Amino acid sequence: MPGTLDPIDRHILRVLQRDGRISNVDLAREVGLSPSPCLRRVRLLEEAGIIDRYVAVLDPAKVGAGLTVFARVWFKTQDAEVTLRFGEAVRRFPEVMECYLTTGECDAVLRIVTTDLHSYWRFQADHLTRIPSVLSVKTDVPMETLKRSYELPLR
Amino acid sequence: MPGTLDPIDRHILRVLQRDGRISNVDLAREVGLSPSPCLRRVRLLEEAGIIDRYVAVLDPAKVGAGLTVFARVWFKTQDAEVTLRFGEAVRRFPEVMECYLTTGECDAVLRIVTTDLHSYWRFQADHLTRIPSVLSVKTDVPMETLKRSYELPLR
DNA sequence: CAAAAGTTTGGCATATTCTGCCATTCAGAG
DNA sequence: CTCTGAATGGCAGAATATGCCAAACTTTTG
Repeated sequence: MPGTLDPIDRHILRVLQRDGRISNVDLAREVGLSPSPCLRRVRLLEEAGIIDRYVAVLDPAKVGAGLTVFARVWFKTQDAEVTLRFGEAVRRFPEVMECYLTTGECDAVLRIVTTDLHSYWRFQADHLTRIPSVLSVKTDVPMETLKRSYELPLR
Repeated sequence: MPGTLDPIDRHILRVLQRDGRISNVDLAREVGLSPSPCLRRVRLLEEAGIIDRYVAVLDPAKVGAGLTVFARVWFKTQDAEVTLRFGEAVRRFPEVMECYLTTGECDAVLRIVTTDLHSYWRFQADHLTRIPSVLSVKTDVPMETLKRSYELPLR
């Protein structure tokens, strides 16, 4: 029903991806509309689920979540039962920010956030490797962040 | 300066990580304060950089960014010059959402967002592998998303 | 080409929220 | 117990959001 996004919609989305708390008045000025139709478009984008939600982005280092690591996981078996239980387990761990099942070299990729290497090691030893489905884990530890973006590219 | 976060600050951060556009009146009610001191705390958290920014989270599938892939990159050499140029290059690509230098098996890990496998393949062939520093790339393609969170764990 | 239907826009009135100020309350030190 | 500093709650004015309606625009239809 909301066929495609016109240039104004994309402009709105671009702005809101950079500043999710901009006032509707300023947003309207920025995209070249008056406040009324601008707010209406935002509401439609929300109702269509194109805008999923608004969130505050915290500085990881300042809230004790300074270390991001990527873990690649191999399962003992690949049946539905195993992956289902694995999914339930990782959803319970707040340290696991993202988790994907892959078809490549390994079975799952996780992005995990902790305070430091020691607390990551504890998480891996005490929780991650104790999930019954898990055969082994390989960890890539970033030394430096070259880029971290929250803006999806809009064609 | 802002020694530590007290329980009310953490409560505020937890709520704002779930709903970055909640009105200050509702936020105050939720954390058990009146609007005035609540707004004051939020402003202090912003000024301290603990709240970095507010963003709208879009549904990737609905804006033509439905495929997330992880790419592991090996460099030809590991000197500072090479990594610097690599960083500049990836920052220019909007498809690259995150990029970290690693000390493990590979030299860099990237999270890349595109429309579909075909457009990813084109991105890798036309852009990623053409960065002079890049020796080789291995890609893990997720089949399914088990978890995607935007809330950092707050101890 | 013209007329009609539907959609989008802009402006206005009202309700809600934000913002800054001040007196009061609370916690801790002397 | 008293003093001091910080945090809180309430209030008034300013800014913003919200809903409604007429006008302008776009698209379809005759």
